[in-house]
Order: sequence, then C-alpha cells, then structure tokens
Amino acid sequence: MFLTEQIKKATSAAIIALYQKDIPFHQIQVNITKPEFEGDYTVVLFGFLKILQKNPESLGNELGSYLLQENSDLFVGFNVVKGFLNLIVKDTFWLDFIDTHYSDSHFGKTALTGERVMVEYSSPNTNKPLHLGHLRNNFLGKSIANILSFTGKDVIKTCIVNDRGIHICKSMIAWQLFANGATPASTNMKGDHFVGDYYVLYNEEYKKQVAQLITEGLSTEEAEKKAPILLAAQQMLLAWEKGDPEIIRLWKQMNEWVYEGFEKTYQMIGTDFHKIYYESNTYLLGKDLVQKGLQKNVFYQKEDGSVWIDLTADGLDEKLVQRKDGTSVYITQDIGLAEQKQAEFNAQQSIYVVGDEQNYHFKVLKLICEKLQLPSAEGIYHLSYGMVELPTGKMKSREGTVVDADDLVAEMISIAKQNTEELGKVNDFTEEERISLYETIGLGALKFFLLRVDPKKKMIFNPEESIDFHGFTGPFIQYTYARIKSILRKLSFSRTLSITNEPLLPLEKQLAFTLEQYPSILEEAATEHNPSTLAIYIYQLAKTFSSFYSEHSIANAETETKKQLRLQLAMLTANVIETGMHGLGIKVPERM
RNA sequence: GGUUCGGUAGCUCAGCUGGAUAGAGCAACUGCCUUCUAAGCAGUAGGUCAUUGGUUCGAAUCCAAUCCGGAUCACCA
Repeated sequence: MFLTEQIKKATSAAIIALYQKDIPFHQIQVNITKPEFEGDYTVVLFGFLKILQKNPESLGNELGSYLLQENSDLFVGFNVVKGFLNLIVKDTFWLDFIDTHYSDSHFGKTALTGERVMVEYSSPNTNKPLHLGHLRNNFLGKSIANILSFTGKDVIKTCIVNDRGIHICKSMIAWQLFANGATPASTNMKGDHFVGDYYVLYNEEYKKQVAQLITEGLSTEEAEKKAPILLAAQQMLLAWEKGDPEIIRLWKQMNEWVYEGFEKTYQMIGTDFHKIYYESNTYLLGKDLVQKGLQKNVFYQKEDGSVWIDLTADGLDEKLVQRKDGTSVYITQDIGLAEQKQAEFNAQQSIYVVGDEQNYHFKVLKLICEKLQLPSAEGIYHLSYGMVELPTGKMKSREGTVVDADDLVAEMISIAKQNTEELGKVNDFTEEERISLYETIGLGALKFFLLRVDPKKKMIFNPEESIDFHGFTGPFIQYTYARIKSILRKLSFSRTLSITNEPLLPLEKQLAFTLEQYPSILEEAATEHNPSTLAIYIYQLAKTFSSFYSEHSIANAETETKKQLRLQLAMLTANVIETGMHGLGIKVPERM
C-alpha cells in the first residue's frame, strides 16, 4: 500500500476512534507538505471541522497525538498550522522502504490482473510518409501500452492500416501519369517518401487543372469537382472496388513500397504490434450490424435507402451509417472492426489512440455500440491527443508544410552525435556502440519532448529551435542514469550492514520520499491514460538525485553504513529511472 | 450558429477531485570542474493564473457570462 493511502486509512481510523464519525475515504485529503513547513505529508482538516464540531487547532492536536500514538512505527512527530496537520514520517520508515526494494527490479509493477486491454495506435494512411503528428501518436500508443502492462494488464497492440480509398488512388494516378515507371529502387528512395511525392504531385496537378478550368469559365466549385485528374482518381477507386486486376496490381505494388518504408521507420522508433488490420479487409464489416440495428429500431431507413441513426436526443446529430448504394461508411466499418476485435481478443478495454479531431467520431462510435448493445461498447476509450502545430499553424501534408518523421529522427540523432563528440566521454566506444548511443539519446530527446506534455493538449513545435538536451529533457534523465551506473560499476556493493538505524540527511530523505511515490504514479498514469504524469515524475526523481549527487559523495561517505545506504538509494533510483523510461518507450544508456 | 477543448513567467509547459507565499525547463544574469561523468549543481531576476461576476473560512482550480484561439458538426477516412 502506498504511504498516502496508509495515512488516509490511519486518519480515518483515528476519527472513528476519537469522535465516532465515519469520514469517507475519498474525503480525506493528504498532500505533500510544502517545503516551508516541517513535515512530510499534510492532512487538511478544514473539511472535517463542521462534521466534528471542532476548531482546527484542537482537532489537529488531538488527531496528531492519536496518530502518533497508534502508528508509532510510521510517525515521529506532527505540528498544526491553521487547518493543516503536518505529519513527520519516521526515518525508519524510509530506511525500511529502501532496504526492502533497492534490488527489486519489479518495484512499482503489478502482477498480472487477468484483465486484457487493446491499444490501437499508429494507424497510418498508405499514401504518404509519417510526420511529427504520427510520432506523437506512436509514442503515446507505445507508452500507454507499456504503462498498462506495468500495472498488470495483458496488453494487445493493434493497428488499422488505412490502405484503401480515394487518397490512395490519388497517389496511384499521379504515379501512372508522371512516373515513367520509376520505383523506389530506381530512384534510390525510401518507399513511403517515394509514394508520398506522388501524392504531392497529384495535388499540384489538381490545383493547376482547377485553375485552368476556372479561366475557362467554370465556377470554383464546379472546377474543383471536374478536374480531370480527380475524375481519373475516382474512376480508379471504382475500378479498385470492382477488382480490376491491373489496378489491384498497381495498388498492391504501391502499398508494398510504403510498407517497406514504414517498416524502417517503425523499427527505428520502436513501434510494434501484435496484430495489424488492413482496411481493405475490414471496410465491408459492419453491414450485418446495420441490419441488426434496423431490426432493433436503433437505425432507420430513408426513402432513398440510406440508413441513419438519430442521436439528437443525446445532444448529437443524425448520423449516416450506410449509404443509399448499400456501402458502409467509416463509422460502420469501425463498429464492425470493434466487434471483430472483440470476438478475437475479448478485451475488457479497447483504447484508441487517435487525434482529437475525431472526438466526435468516437463519441458517436461508443454511443452506437451501446445502443446496439454490443459487448465491445463499454470498454471503448478514445485516448484523444492534440495536434502538433508549427508556430505558423497546422501542418498539412498536401501543402508540404509537415515535419517529416524520418528527417526529424535523423536530425535528432545527428545532434546527439555532435553533442556527444564535443563532450568526448565515450571515445573508447566501438562504432557500433556509438551509433546505438546516438540513437538512444536522439530518440530519447524526441520521445520525451512529445510525451512530457498532457496528451489532450495541442502542442507547438518550432523547427527553428532544435529540441533541447538540457534541463527537463530525456537526455538529462539518461545522463543521470549513466552517472549512477558509473558509480555502481566502480563501487562494489554487498549488503553486510543494517542501514535501518542510520539517520537520514534531508536530500537522502527527499530521494527516498520521491522513490516511494513511484508505484502510485504508475497507477495514476495508467488510469488517467496519461504518460506525461510519468514523464514529469521521472524528471523530478532525476533532479532530486542530481542534487543529492552533487551534495553528498557515495564513494567517500562519512561511514560505511552511510555508503551502503547511499548505494542502495542509487540502485533504486537507477532502477526506477530505467523502468520508468521504459514505460515511456525510452532507452537508457550505461554510459554517455 | 450547436457541441467541445484550451488561454498560467519573454518562450515551452506543470499545477485544475478547491487549501498554506502559483512551480519547472529554455532564454538572461552570478557563482561552482585537482574530489563518484559540468548533458550537472547552487543562486538572482521574471506573474493582473484571458476578463468580469458568483459560490466559501479559502478559487489558477468549481459555477455563470464575456473575449481570444483550436477542433468538430461530410453519402472523406
């Protein structure tokens, strides 16, 4: 049990014993004591004053005395300031805590609960390469999957590849028109970039044709509908749906190119899945559910044959679920896929890592699943994240104003290389070790940069200012880890002395205090689906260790016992940094 | 227009289930490498928590209104 929970429990018991009143657990507020006061944790008393008919001063003193008496193993003292009861935790509590966990590589993690969770993330389109926004998605998805597995969930990572539709046909038609048979191999390009270039070409040509049509007298609206290249792309989509062998062949070929490119990127950034779904296989799903919905009167049919659901009573709109030609739309496909995934994996929770532009979509998705009484409905959770924007505004693939994922990753690694070389601390590394280190640091900086921000908030990335390697960053934490590992390499450790009677210095205590919070932070990050909670915590821990490190020597500690205590603190800190960073999908180096 | 998310230091962000004098990092300025890695540590400076009103012992946090910005309300996905 976490310390704050213990304190709440003890407080609740004390109030029952002293005043015969049962205060609900969640109403007991326990905060970290502000540094300007003496104490570790603070019970806020204001809330109880009326119920208990006490003034803050006497309540605080009575409660404090009782807690001290009944929990003599936990508290060593207290003081009351206004309505705040500041409790001082015994050094032996912290020492016991360190002694129990210092070599426990599973510290903070929960044993398997038997609960299964699906995380769907990444989910790219196959007509263009990945950009910075996709990186945020990939890092968030991977991280939340890791964090959930730390808290005992059986996590299944999935991905739905958006491999069909008009946008793919746009790249295809442009390739037919302009490529002269060029391939990624013939142009020495990464496949996803190769295909993405034709998507851009399509849009350039489309714009030209629209402009031409307008000079010929068409209205903008008409011109945008009648541009020949658009008509050709639409023809192609129809041909694709009919299974035209020539078109299918081209489609497969271009997708192959893209997958080869994605594979490289995924490998580099550490994205992986248990199961990949392809929309070309799933886009017909959900049709039977439309029938089911009609039978249940959840849906209704209009005269033209299209099928709708009326969500106005739920504060939303009417929503189409099947076109008049009988084909299913996005939402219907998603419902069908949700059912298929449910049948396949039977998970209690299904998390969709998708941008906040689709908040409405997922609200509707969950609502429809509920109305259809599908078993998947309850577990649907949309992990919604904000867009990554440039100082100039939104990124747009079509207009080429995107920060390309591969370019950015390469740049980060190159900066890591430059910084590392300037410092010259790893000159004895082999070439292979160096490359691996640069990747660890460069990706660490990038991932931490994207994960330290609350997912639901949009964030701004300025390409003019490179991502920092100092301060509240991944490399700082990695560096702290490397310093600890360096100490542990030099100093042999054997647990020969008992540390449990050693008085703690303020920074030692602060470190133990921070470490003790790790399990509850993991749990919070998991339940809130928020990796930034973990990122902020690891940074605080690393910062606390750095202060401790510069203030107190481990090798030249005042006594042997002190040395051992500090070694144990260092070991536990390294362990928490390592697993915590792993929770963010970030590696830590032994040296840097 | 409806719905929804946001507005905190020059910049990027914490803090938001109400609690003590609102915190970090970057940028600026001062110190600290003969001692476990200075990608570090210690310090200075920087705030009308968008605005107004309300709720109360207490509001950055809750409520209402207003202003500003984003997203969304497709027979696209």
